[in-house]
Amino acid sequence: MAVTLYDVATLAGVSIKTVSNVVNDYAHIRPTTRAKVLAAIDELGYKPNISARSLRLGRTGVIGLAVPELSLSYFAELADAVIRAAERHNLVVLIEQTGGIREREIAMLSSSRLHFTDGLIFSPLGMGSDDAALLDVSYPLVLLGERIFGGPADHVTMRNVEAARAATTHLIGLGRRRIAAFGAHAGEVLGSAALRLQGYREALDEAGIPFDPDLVREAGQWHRLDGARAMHDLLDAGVPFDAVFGFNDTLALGAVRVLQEAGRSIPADVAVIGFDGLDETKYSLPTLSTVDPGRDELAETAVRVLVERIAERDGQLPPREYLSDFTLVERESTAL
Amino acid sequence: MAVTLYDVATLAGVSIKTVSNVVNDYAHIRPTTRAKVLAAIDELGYKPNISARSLRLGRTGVIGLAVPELSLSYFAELADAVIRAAERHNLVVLIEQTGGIREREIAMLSSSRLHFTDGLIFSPLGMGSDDAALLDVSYPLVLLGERIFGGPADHVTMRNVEAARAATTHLIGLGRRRIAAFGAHAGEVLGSAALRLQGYREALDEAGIPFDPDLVREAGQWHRLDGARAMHDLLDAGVPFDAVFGFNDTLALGAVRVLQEAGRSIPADVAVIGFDGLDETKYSLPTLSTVDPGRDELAETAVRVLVERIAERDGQLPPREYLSDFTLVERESTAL
DNA sequence: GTGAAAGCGCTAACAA
DNA sequence: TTGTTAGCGCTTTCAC
Repeated sequence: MAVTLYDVATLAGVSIKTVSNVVNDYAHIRPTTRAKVLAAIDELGYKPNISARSLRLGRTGVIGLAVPELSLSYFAELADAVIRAAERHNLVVLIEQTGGIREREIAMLSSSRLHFTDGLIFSPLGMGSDDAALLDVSYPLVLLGERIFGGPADHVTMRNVEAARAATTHLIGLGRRRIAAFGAHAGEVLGSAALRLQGYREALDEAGIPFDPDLVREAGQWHRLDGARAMHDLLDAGVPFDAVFGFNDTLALGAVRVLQEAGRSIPADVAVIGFDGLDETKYSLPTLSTVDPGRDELAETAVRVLVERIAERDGQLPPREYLSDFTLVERESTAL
Repeated sequence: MAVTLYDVATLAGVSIKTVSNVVNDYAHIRPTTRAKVLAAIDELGYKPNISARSLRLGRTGVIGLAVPELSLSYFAELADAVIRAAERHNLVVLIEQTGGIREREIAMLSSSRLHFTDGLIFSPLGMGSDDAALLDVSYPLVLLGERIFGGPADHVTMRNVEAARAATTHLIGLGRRRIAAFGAHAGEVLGSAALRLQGYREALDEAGIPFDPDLVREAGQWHRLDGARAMHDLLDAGVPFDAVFGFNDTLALGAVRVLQEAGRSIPADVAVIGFDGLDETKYSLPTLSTVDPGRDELAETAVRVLVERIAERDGQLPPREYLSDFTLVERESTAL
């Protein structure tokens, strides 16, 4: 099965070095030689053995991507974007799922399953700031989407606070004053939930609207079911409200479903906005306003930063943080 | 950076063969020797170099998965299932996206990007029966989800015809007689669209309901937008109908949205059923009845078959076909 | 039960 | 411009 450089070299009547040069587009080769070699490659159906090349080069051209679950739309769309970005850099992507479970995330960081990738893009969910030390790994690592301050790795993340403030301000601009926030995590300080909550509060403060803790609903998982549950709780509690800010789109869509069942009209009775810019928000009924965190830019930046880290020979540049721009997308769920 | 077998061997005072034996769980090693070696491995933080091992073994422990797009929920959930199944076999998964575009699919089959995977699980969309010859590749290949008869590769697919028949029969059981079918592909003979249409017709025949071509609507892409568009067309055409069978869930959900906008009640006026068993169907309003094609079983089978093909040394077993079982999931959209 | 040594296919000094 | 050759780190016969 194995057609090697030697076979090609023999057939073409040159040395393996020459074949290698042709394969790797080395500059100084006589056109006739190149043609001969290419013909031989074609005839034999030669394909370079990547393992051998990797062994020699110390690089594989494969990067890892670790996300909680591909069946969550956000991460599926993120993976999509990362794969496209990697393609532009001639890299392929190996995907691992952590389930968002802290223990699995930690295990993955030192697992040998990813050990032959050149680097890792990691979207942690279960790990917290206390685990920052565990991110000090010996291979290139870029954190995506979460912000663990003081960690030893590069971060590529979004303007959570500003974007959440913009979303809330948008609702306030509609004349809403009783804005519920779905998806808070009690006690969290630095995760997306905390940052989005902070943005929400800043917007309220700015508008001089008092903060009402009854309007803030926790949701550990940010799945659709959690949004539905939070809305049930809110309705049951009898807390008056005229708008909902879901800390992600899925929560918001879960809330929308329950609102509709309860006979509340969207946006007339309750305006709803989500966060993430999921494709699905374009097609829901009503279409869902959301904050698009610039997923493609995020992915492209993550890959680029990782490539830089891979290229840099153990140069200990301090970890950097990158922020992508966001866009407020206004749709039916917040139409005037 | 590189801690090698030699380093470990030196520290442990043994030969590299012994270290290799320990790493690979070779049977006959004196416990004291093993302990010494393990201690050395631990102290040095030794990790086997996968490239070297692959070069030696001719296998990498990586399989490829090629799907149209991860941002389509069906393929995201499929990828999820494949990754889990691969994990059980100690394999990691490298994912490529083809966009469902025939040319890209064909290019991928001979691309060197996947050339260091041990095998490929391929979910084609753009390629047709005419391209079957192109599937005769020199590496282990398993086709997933599409059925290209007479092709030279193993297939793992679902009972499209039977499942579509069951879905349609379910609607008929509700007393519906004017059942629209969404997602047909004109001229197709062997793809999912053709098979599901066949199941639909068989169910009608069985029930003695005449087939009305006006009720069959084409949709090239099976996205939500296509389902919405098909429903708009159907309504505009003024064709009476009391049920819809979407050839996938996304089409059905797109149709649901338009029906709701048009003020038709589901399921009272129009019963709707989809196909794929997407997670999302549990949370839509109304929840969507669907056919669950046994995704986990499909994925597990695909990985198992691929593993068998990889293990088999160029033994030319004839290509086989595997079918997974399906389940009819009854939800609000077809409740009596 | 353990060691010595060959070689998997490739790239890159170094030579010519 | 092209050829020779030494490894990259590992597994695996074959001795001992």
